[in-house]
Amino acid sequence: MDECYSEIPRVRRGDLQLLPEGEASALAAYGKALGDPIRLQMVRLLEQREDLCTCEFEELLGLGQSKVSYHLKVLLKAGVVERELHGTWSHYSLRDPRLLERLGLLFSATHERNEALTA
Amino acid sequence: MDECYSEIPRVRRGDLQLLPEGEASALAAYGKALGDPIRLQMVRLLEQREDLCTCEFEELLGLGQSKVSYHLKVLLKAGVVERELHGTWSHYSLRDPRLLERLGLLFSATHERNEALTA
DNA sequence: TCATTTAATCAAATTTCCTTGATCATAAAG
DNA sequence: CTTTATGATCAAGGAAATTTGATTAAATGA
Repeated sequence: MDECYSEIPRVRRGDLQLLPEGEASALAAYGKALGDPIRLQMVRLLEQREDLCTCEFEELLGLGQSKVSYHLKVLLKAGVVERELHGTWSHYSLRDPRLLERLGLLFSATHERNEALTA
Repeated sequence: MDECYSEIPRVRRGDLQLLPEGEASALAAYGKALGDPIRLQMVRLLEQREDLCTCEFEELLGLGQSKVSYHLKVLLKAGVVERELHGTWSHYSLRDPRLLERLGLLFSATHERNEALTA
């Protein structure tokens, strides 16, 4: 009495397409960089200023210098932010000023429907 | 001789807005779920079928049952997929069928510019 | 030159995530 | 009832990410 799914598995290896290996890991690296609350807050702050330096993140987030440097480096390596050096200061800015907006869309495209269902 | 940035820090704690705590961690969980190549491949596969069951992922990705279950659970908890039970089978489907498309946009909005610069 | 500021890096400790093989639970079929 | 199939969960180990405090390097200013 399995009306719909009598032929399981319905697919075999190779029947469906996969992401090219390089694309999968590049996307994953990007997702990982955005998968942390501290780094998302950094992005949120950068939305509101042209750029911010390390010590300003320390002040705004109430975090130690070493931790801030660590997370900025993660964002930098993932290509989320870029860095400009001014004397002893490092100034960070967003590569895509609309990043968080787009990420929010991604998220709510999934979760709005959810709320509609549970409401 | 610091022409532009003579007043550092230019901001104080509270001057700029942060994401609400809950929003930051929900978004982070979402990003984290997408920050893994295996899970991205699962999403890629689900783009091509209405739904897939655990053993089909095993077949299509060449992975063991326990590993597949683990990653599906991560996707489920993050709200990326939903699950329907049919007898002894679990069928998983995407909550947002355009997820990967949107994620690609997010990614390339940052990196296209990059390529343009380095080209 | 010497002291100070900014911030990157390092090493160690911790925590979180992922993998693996085994076990458990449930549903279907004989 | 017993057997088989699907798949969730558990526990242990390993790997990777994060935190913390200390050190280092470079630029500035007295």
